[in-house]
Amino acid sequence: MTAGIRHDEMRKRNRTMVISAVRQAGRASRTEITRSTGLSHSTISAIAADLIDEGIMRELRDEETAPARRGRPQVALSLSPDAGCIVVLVLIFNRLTASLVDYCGNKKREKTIRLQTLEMSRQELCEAAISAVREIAGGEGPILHISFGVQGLTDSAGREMLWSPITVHRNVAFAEALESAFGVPVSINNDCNLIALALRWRKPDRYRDNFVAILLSHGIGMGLMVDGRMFTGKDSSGGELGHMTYMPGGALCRCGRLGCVEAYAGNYAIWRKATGQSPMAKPVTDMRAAEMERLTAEAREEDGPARQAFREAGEAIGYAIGNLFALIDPAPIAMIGQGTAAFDILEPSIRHALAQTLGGQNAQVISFETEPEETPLIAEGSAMLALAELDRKHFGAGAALPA
Amino acid sequence: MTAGIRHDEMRKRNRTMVISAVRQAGRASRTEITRSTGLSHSTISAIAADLIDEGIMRELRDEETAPARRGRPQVALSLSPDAGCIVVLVLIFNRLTASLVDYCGNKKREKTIRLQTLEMSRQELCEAAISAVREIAGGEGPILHISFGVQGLTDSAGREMLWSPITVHRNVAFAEALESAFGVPVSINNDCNLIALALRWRKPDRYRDNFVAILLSHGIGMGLMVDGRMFTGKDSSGGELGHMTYMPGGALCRCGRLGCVEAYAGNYAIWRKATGQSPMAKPVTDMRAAEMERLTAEAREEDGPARQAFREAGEAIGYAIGNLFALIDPAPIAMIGQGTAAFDILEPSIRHALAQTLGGQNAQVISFETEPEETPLIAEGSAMLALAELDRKHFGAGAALPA
DNA sequence: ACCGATTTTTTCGAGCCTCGAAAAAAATAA
DNA sequence: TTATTTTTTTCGAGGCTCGAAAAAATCGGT
Repeated sequence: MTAGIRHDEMRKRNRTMVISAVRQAGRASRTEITRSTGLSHSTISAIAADLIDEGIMRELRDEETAPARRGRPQVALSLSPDAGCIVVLVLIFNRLTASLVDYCGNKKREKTIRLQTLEMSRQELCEAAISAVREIAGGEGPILHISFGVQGLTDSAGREMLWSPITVHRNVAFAEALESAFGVPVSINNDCNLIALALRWRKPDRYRDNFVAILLSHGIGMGLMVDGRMFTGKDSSGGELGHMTYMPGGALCRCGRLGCVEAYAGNYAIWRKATGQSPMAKPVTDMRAAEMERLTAEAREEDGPARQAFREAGEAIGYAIGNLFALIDPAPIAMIGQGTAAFDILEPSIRHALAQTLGGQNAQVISFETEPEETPLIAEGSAMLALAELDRKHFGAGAALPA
Repeated sequence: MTAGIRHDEMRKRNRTMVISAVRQAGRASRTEITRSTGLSHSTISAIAADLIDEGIMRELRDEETAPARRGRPQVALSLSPDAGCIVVLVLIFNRLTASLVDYCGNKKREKTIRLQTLEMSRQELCEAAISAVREIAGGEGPILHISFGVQGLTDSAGREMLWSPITVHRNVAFAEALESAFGVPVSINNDCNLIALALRWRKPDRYRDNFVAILLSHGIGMGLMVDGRMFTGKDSSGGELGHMTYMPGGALCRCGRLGCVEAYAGNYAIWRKATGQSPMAKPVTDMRAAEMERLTAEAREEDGPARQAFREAGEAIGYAIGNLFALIDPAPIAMIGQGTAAFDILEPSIRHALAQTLGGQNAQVISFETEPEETPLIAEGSAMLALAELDRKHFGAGAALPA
């Protein structure tokens, strides 16, 4: 069973509650925090005083957006941007982006470098990450966390990249390499899971406790929120929607198996089909966006092989979502990435396939939203995850500030 | 965000911790509880004294299984069987079982009645449940909870049976009917989820935080434990593995759709295929066990249509499990129900199909166990769920005992 | 300009809860 | 009978949250 609650833990948790209430609201008065946490005025007052003393929060007395009501005005509290910094890394095919983010979540600097991920050794990959951090963090105050988002499967403990399409190497231990280089906690996460976290942050009304983020790109990825928790596997980041089997014994997938959803709906699969190649033709490792745009235009124009390819892609995606919705219940869906440029062509066949499934019982009420840019979402999700971790572990515990 | 922790909640939670530590161990000394909860000796001593005062726990001084060690012997604590009773109902096709279970989880009485569920009205179903409870609980002390397990989809709040193969009616509000009849909290749950809970209880070494229970019967059901929590949908009991699509546009399923796993692996589907009928033939609503036994024997004997039918069933199940394991990570599997009688015939094709999927990456290490009897498991799971609920809500809160 | 009304925030004492240390209890070993 | 060992209880200390009351800060109206 779970462990009992000790006395000191109560304070820690309530501190964390206060911090995350303020983070969520951006700025909040003590009274508002009282409401959102359910704790008493006195408790909030005491905790807030501590947090301000420790430099974690601060009062925003000056910037008056006074609503000019009757009594004593509320004083807004916000997190101190300079309570600490985090570095966010995003590694995708041939590109590594590093950014420096303050404790409030503001991006202070960003830098992207191009590299040839497929040709790099395990060590070169780690070194690239290390030097990116060194460069972006140069001279800046204390870095408290490094949060790494990668395309591909990660382990559930957030230590390694188990498998990724961007490299031939397996089990690349980024976290260890970065931790021993900087002596700071590092976590590594799957891109789609981070996208989901970012969506939850950006649009909590729509994406709250139950929703699906699907990345349409060279491959097909998914981030899933179930009952307010990121859905991951026991060992890995899990949620490999793209590698569910759509057609047993069907088309050849990048992963080497047959009939995966991705082997019909990934960019390479659409291109393979549209250009009249065999479904068993070896998947290409990368494609330029321009080529997909050309195919999309072609599919919009006439009902030829290109449109047929997108139609098949939509069917595969629709069945995959339907199967997912047989396990959980239907939930809002966000379509992310370059592939959303063709979503108008995909949607009818997605909905058609979805309607054939149990999960599509109410196919018409399932709503899609699209967002073409995935990289900013990955970075945002990565930042919010790291900051939430700081809120809990670092500042929630009542650590004295270094400064 | 979640609410803060108030002071009184701490005690409640720790009381609950103590109760469930004792429930899990069956009997435990204060010292053992100290270890398993992580709380201090003094706290456990105080809480135990309260619980004994309130009649929830008791000391087992007499029954000495003294290990004859040196110092003061530990005194075992156990739950008081007579702290309260619960009634467990299990409703499956044409059969309703009611049992009376004491606070320790011992079954005191049980009664099964046969009925014609398909022909009964909504009200008749509710009345049958009510009179079953009345009969089994007659004269007995205070009933504190009624826990209802049903074949079919339930809502996630545990109030209604949303859909079930045993009746044509939808949204049968059993919980409300029983609550207004007895004035006691009622919860209603899906059979497969309860099976999973029972397995966790019976074999915590194998079935702990991540495992799958698959019911092979007229239809195909699943109970799923992920990360130590029952996996359910947002609105429904979810986890409808049997209605994931195995073959788009394929065989006709009982649910009216095409190509569901169940339309290949349910008893009716195996029988339909083995007897040479069209995959579009209307599924029969029930089959006698003897008929399935005959088919099984036939399939074991020769490689004819019967064996072919089981082979196809295995493929469908294998792909379904593979798709599930693409979302979570591979986990131990329990095969439950009458269909396990043919598991030796099914297993090779299950493993074959599984090996074609991402989730089957390590197909050989995935282990199956079988258990032919589902009804006792449903009842046990139902009882344990209700008792855990009592531990938390009723006795955890520090309620004074009626007696 | 001043006083009362109103709302927010802080202060203060009370009541719980958990903890560690020490004492008490209950058995065995010598 | 006495020392040893282990479990359980007791007791005082320290923390935490809470409610009530006080203090602070602003607005409305005269």
